[in-house]
Amino acid sequence: MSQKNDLKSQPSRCSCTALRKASRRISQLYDAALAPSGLKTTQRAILAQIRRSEPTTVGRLADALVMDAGALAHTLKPLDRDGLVSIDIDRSDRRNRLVRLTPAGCSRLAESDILWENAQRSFEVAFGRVKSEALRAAMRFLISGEFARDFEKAIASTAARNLFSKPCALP
Amino acid sequence: MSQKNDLKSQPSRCSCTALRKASRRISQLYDAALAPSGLKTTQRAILAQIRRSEPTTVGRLADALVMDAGALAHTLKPLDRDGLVSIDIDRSDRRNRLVRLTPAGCSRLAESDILWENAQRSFEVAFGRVKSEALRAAMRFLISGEFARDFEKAIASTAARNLFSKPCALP
DNA sequence: GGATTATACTTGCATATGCAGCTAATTAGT
DNA sequence: ACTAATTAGCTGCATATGCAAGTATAATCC
Repeated sequence: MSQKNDLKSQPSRCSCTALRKASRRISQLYDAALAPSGLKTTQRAILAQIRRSEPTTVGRLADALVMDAGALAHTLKPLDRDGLVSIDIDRSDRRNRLVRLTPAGCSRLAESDILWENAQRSFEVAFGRVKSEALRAAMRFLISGEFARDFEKAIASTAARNLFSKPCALP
Repeated sequence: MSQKNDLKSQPSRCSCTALRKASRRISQLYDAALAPSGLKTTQRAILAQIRRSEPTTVGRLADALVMDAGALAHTLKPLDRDGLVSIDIDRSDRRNRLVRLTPAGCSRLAESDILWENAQRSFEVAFGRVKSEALRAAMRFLISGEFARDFEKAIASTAARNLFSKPCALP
């Protein structure tokens, strides 16, 4: 057996890739659980966030969902087309769009609530209640500004040492 | 202050949504770090997995990356177009495709290695070395068959109690 | 040995997501 | 009041992803 082979069989150690893999898998499981409602996890997440902050704007929604505003604009289209959300110009500041659940969106979301609770409870059964809460806390930290700042700071300090990135403007 | 408002301001408690949000944010951070190499995290993940298992097939690659084989076929196209990977029919079983890194793909990946290491190290600085390892272990468990089985079992036992899903065939 | 079944992929269609460039609308500066 | 800078969104383009249907190849089973 070659040493080469040993090295090659090592699994990925990338934190980002690990998160993405888990995200894909768990999304599949939740999507399957939500299927009877006709909503996918992504769509339910948006509708649920609107319900929590209604009426809200595209920008605030994007922040809350940790996604790009442009991306959200795209993702809102199917929901708008299907009559689950309404998007209207804010008269007090015509730059804003007021996003709301329509009655149909509200009831569709309500239908999905029970299915979501089943999925969520199943997650906690399979992963452990305490560990689940710890996981969500960890995710909250990862999306916090504090983490992003610390990460960027660490990146920058390395970049200064290496010769990559933009040439340093300081003496 | 209304009770309604208190309820509405509660943040999402969905484990899946939490994972997706973190996945988006961390991907952005890693993507920015990898930008000089011209690779995104998703692409680097694929190339790195090929390097670890070369030569491999679409199916095995999809399994390792926890993604749908069809999705992977799509995602491989830009990499193939850009000459970073080669996809050839396996002569011993013409159903298979042998996926390999081209010399260009190999060196591009090697270039990105240093950038990835910076990002990865920065992640561990910002999140903590021990916690980072624990996080990856948690992700490994979430994508394991054991978790999926337990999750499905819990879903099924609830479905039986509720009147949703297919009608129960048992007395 | 030919029909049946199982595998391994590919494709088409739809949503998800990010980024950069563009427009509209408001605010700040003078 | 007019212009500059800012803010909020949208659109086009590209990749990411999943699922279902279709195709090709192998393996099985009379």
